[in-house]
Amino acid sequence: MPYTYKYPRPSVTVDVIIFGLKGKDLKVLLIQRSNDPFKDLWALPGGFVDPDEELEEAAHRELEEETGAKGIFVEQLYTFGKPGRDPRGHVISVAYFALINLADIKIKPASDAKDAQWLKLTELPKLAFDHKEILDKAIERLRGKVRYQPLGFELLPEKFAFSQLQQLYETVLGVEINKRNFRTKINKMKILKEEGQQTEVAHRPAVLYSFDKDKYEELMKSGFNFEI
Amino acid sequence: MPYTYKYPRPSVTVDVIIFGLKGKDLKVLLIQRSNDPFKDLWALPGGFVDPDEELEEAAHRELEEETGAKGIFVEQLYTFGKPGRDPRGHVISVAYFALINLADIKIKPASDAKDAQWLKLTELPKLAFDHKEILDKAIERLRGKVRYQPLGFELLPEKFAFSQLQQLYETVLGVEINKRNFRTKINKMKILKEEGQQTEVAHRPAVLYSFDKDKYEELMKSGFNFEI
DNA sequence: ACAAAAGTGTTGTTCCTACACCCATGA
DNA sequence: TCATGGGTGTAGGAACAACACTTTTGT
Repeated sequence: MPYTYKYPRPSVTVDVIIFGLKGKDLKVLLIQRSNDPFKDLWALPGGFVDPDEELEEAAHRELEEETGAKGIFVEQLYTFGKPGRDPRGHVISVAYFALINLADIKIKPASDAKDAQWLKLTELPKLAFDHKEILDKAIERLRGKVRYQPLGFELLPEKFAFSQLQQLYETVLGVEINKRNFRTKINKMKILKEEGQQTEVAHRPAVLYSFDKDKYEELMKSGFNFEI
Repeated sequence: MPYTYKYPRPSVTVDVIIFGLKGKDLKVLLIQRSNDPFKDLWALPGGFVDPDEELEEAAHRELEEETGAKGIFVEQLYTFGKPGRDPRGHVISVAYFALINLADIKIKPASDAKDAQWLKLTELPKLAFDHKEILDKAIERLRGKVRYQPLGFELLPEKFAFSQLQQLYETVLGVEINKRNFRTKINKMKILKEEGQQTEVAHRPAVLYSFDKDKYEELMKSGFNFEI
């Protein structure tokens, strides 16, 4: 059943950059293509936008297909539409990036993807289409935003130690941070809730914290500025 | 001559939010619609993306149609695709925002627009479609970015006085800024070139400056951070 | 001389940075 | 008691904020 229009239309797809933190490594979920074009190369999860589907909904749909996870943080990244970016025709792709907590959530292997894997950002293979460019933009956006908005907590488990939070920023920003000054800065913001202590560790147990979203939003109303 | 596809496709349009600074007022270029839907309401300039046209190129095309100006700063803002945002069907709009210098450039009245006008952001009429939402997002982006990237200069004439620069930030951010501290901060960045003086003003003539883009890019390479 | 806007000196406070040190736990 | 990572004290300097003051022009 064909669809006919008076003027030509491009196809519209959604691609999702899914970031996860594993120890000291930032990883991204990629899928090895089983068909041409770009057969065997790695690509971002994505697909066509359904008729009358919201774009963000499409992003959530792709995310859930690949990871089984719901309620994940996603944010629109950028829309790519350069002619020739897809050899099959004029394809416009709205890219979203997602931040997922690999510790708490079980990632199911996707049903329809032959080979989906978490790959380190520092050890990336060749990517299909313009997906390298898209991924680079996502990394740039993550680096830029993580300092001014409390995005980082999305990558951490519900309860985390100060050192984990610091490690996260060091990984994402690619810099070393002074422990003392980092704690002082975060503490002054008063956006963390104490959540008990670590147990069974071979050193002084760390106090665990969670991000206090209500308090953060309260502070935002009165001109507070998150900044690392 | 109809175009036929195997699966349904949304239409893709580009809308442009064109900001200009006039004295102490931030203005936006809007067009009064002459046809349904939303006849007589004001709307952002925009139109369909041509086959195999780059998105940013489409934005520049719309911008030039309405203002006659070339080489203007544009940046992709966000892509809007909520079902129902256009009563005529599934229309996905990629929004761009542009910053234009109203002092230097002659804005020609658009040929195809019945009524294009620069309207103050503080005195906006009802807008067509979801254009209010799009405009709000553009303002938010402008406010957020102007502090961390040297966007503001795009709104000023080539040569400007310190007080104009300060006025710009006061207008965009909606705050008062201390003259002394503002000067000190900007001067420390060393990103301005002296360009002579005002003449024929009934007070001490201000030194004129231009934004030194080369120097700025030089500084950026060595970890410099623009911040107001 | 006066109005008007340009431009400067200075001071108290807050924040940033760097470095050294102490603490609690399991092995 | 030792290794390991958690957590704190503090001091010097840079950046911020506030306010009063001087300078240069046209009328």
